Parts: sequence; structure tokens; C-alpha cells
Amino acid sequence: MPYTYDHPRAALTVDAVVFGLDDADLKVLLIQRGQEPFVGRWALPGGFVYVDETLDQAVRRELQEETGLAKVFLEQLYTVGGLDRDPRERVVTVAYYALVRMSDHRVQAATDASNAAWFAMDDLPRLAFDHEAIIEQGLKRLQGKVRYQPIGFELLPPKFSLTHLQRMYEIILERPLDKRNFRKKVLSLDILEELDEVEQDVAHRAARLYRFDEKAYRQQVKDGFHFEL
Amino acid sequence: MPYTYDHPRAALTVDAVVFGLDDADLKVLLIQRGQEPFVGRWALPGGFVYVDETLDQAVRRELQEETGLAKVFLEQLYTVGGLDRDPRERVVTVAYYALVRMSDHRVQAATDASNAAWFAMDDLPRLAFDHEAIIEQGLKRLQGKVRYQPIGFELLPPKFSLTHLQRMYEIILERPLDKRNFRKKVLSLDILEELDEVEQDVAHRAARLYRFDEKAYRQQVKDGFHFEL
DNA sequence: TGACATAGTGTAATTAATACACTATAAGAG
DNA sequence: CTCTTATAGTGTATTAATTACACTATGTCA
Repeated sequence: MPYTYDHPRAALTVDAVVFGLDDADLKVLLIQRGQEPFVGRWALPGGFVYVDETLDQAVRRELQEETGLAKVFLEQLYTVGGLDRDPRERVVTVAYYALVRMSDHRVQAATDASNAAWFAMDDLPRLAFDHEAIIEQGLKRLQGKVRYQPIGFELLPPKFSLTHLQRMYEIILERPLDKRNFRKKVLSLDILEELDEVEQDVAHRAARLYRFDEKAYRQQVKDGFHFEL
Repeated sequence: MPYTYDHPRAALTVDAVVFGLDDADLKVLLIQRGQEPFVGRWALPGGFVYVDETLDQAVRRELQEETGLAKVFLEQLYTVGGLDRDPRERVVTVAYYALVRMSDHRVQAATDASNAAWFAMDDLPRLAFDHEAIIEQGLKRLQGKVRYQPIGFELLPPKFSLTHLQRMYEIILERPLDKRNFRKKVLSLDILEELDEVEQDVAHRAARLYRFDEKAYRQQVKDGFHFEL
């Protein structure tokens, strides 16, 4: 079923840098390619944008198809339009980044023959296309944005301790934070709800659990407050 | 000369929000459309991306063709992929924003029948497509970025007074700044070169002129310093 | 030479960021 | 049951950054 145009057109694709967090590392979700080019290489999940779906819809569909993920936090990163990114033809890719709670979403091995797996940011395999550069941009964006928007909570379970929260920031920002100053600051923002619950199954004093209070956050933003670290 | 594909493809375009600054206002450069759809309406300069040029090349070419501008500061904004942005067919647009010194670049009326003109941000005409939303995004980006990267200098002539510089920030950020605090702050950054020159042709005490010292700025960045307002 | 317009300057008060170390509590081992 | 281990939880003093604020200096023009 051929489609014809007066001028040649670039193929349009979307790719997603999906970040997850475990106890020690920031991770990225990759899939192993089943076809040429770059068969066997790891790559970002993504694929062609259909002509009747928005870019957002396209990323979400591809994520669902290739990794089983649905309803993740998703934001546009930037669009890559270099001439020789794909050896086959001109491909323009709209890159996104996503944040998921690894605990929630067990990654299902994908529909087709391809394989999906998490890799620590500092232990990435060789990647297809220019995907390494895209991941690098994704990390930079995450590091920048996490400091002035409360997006980091997307990586944590709904209930977390202040230590978990601090560790999340330390891992993303790649630097240690002072425990007392961190707690003072984050509590002063009044966007955390203190729960009547503590950690379970730990071999030491259990930490109090908190929840991100989205309602309080929205209210604060409306009142002209500015979240920062 | 027809080109044929197995699946329908979106058309890919670029649009640019070109900002300029005069004594009183932040301005945007618009062109008046010569064809349907939206004949006669004002719109962002932009157009189709050729299959053998990068996105950057495409914006620069369109700017040159439609407005006569060349060698401007240019940065990608975001990509718009809604389904019904253009009544004719599916169009995906990569939006950019640009900063130009209005003094340098006299805008030449364009090649074809279309018209180019500057409009104050708070006095925009009715616009074609979703261009109003794109301009809004461009403004937000500019307001955010100007505070932690020295891009504002792209809007000023090479030699400027501290009052000019302050007015530039006030216009972009849409709030007044304290004169003494502003000067203290900006001079402490050590990125301005004080010249042995003063304003000419003013009917009052002439202000000393400064130049943005790019070399000093790069050095500072390398030394881990962080520009901020 | 006086009026006008803008340039140029410093200090005190407030607020925010940083540095830093001990006690409290729960689990698990012996 | 008490000791060890591991992490939770807490406050203060110092330093740095931000804010608020008003007068003198200098050039042009009438």
C-alpha cells in the first residue's frame, strides 16, 4: 500500500530514555535489537510514529509494545536530526525521557523476539545509533530538572523514608548531601505528608515513611513558591 | 518527481521564534503568509525540512530566505506533533528560538511576496496555526535560560552600558531589578570587560560601556562557576 | 549658570546555606 | 537479657548571599 509525495520525506521516530532507580544506581531500560542495522546491539526503546498518532501516543505505544511499561512519567527531551544517524535512510527522532518506579513495573520481555533489561548508567553496553548521546542528554536534563521540580518522586515508591529520598538525590546528582541540612530543607518545603508508618523488615531502627503531597505542592506553586532541591 | 513509501509519512517542518529587543520591548519577528492556509495571517518564519539538510540547516535557510537573517543565536525549543495543527495534512514541527541584535540586522522584506515585521510581545496579531503557543513556550524558555546562561548578550549590541544590560533583564523577566544590587552582582561575575568608552549623543551624563568577555566566561565555567542572573 | 536627566556608589539587616556529632531505637547474635 | 550493630533522628553556630534603601556626580541644553 504505497504512499506518494512530491518531495522525499524523512522517517519520523520516537525514542525513550527510561530511567529507574534501585538501592545503588540510576538505571536505564534498553532493548536488544532483533533486526539490522545493529542486530544484537542494545538500543533505546522506540520506533516509527504513525501518521495518525501524536508523538506522545507513539512513545507510549512503543514503550508498551517493547517493554510492557504503561502510564509512566514522560517528557520530551529534544529532537535529533543529523543526516547519517541511520544507515538506511534519513531518520529524525524525537527523544523523550521517562521515569518509572522499578518496584511497580516488572519489565516484561517484549512481544517480538527482542529482549529488555535494565543497565546501570555507569555500566552501559555498546549502543546502537547515537543512543549513547541521547542518554547523556537525558541524564543532564534529569539532573537539571530534579532540582527545581519534584519529578524525582516518580522514581520512588509511593511511601519512602527521608533516607530513601536523600539517596535518590545523591545518586542522580552524583554528589553527597548533608543529612541534617537535607532533612531541614525538604521538610521546610511542606510538600511531604508524614505517615503513621515505618519501614518493615529492616535489621535496625525503622525509619518513618512519607508520601509526596501533590495537592500541597500544587497549592504552593499557585502561591508563587519555588521548589528547589 | 514522486517519492513513494510503504507507510504514510508526516511532513516535517521547522519554525523559529526570533526575539529582538528595543528600548522598551521584547519583540518577535513574524512573516505574513502569502498562501493558504491562513493567507494574510502573521506566522513564525519556517518551512519544510529538506531530506538532505539537518534541522539546524533548515531553520537557518528558512530564516535567510524569509527574513534575510543569518548567523543568529539559535537553539531548539521543542517539537510539536499534534494531529490537526495543519488543515492540509499531518505536520510535525521542530520549533526553535533565536536571539538577534535588532540594531545589526535590518530585516529585509522577504524574497517572495511575503512581508516580515517585528511585533512587541504584548501586542501580537492573530497568528496562524498554533504559533501563539510556540511563542509562549519560547518566552518561557528565554526567561528561564537567561538567568543561568549568558545568552541575553545576544540581544544587545557588542558595547552596552550597565543600564542597558539591566533593562534587558527587566524586560525579559518582566520585573524591576534594583540598580545597585544588579551592578554589584553582575560585576562580581567577572565576565564583563570595562571599556575606555562612554555612550555618545545622550543628553545627560554618559554611561561607561562594557563588553561581554566570552573568554573570561568560558574560563569561569571551566573552573566550575555557575552564572546566575 | 541653573535645571534636568541619568550615572554611579556603600552599608546595614535579613535570610539562606553550610559545617558539624551525638543520642535514640530496633533487630539479631551470643 | 544484654551487647553489638546498623541506621534514624535531631540543633546550633558560622558564613555567605540577598535584599532594602538614597544621595552625590557629571554631562547636556536652555
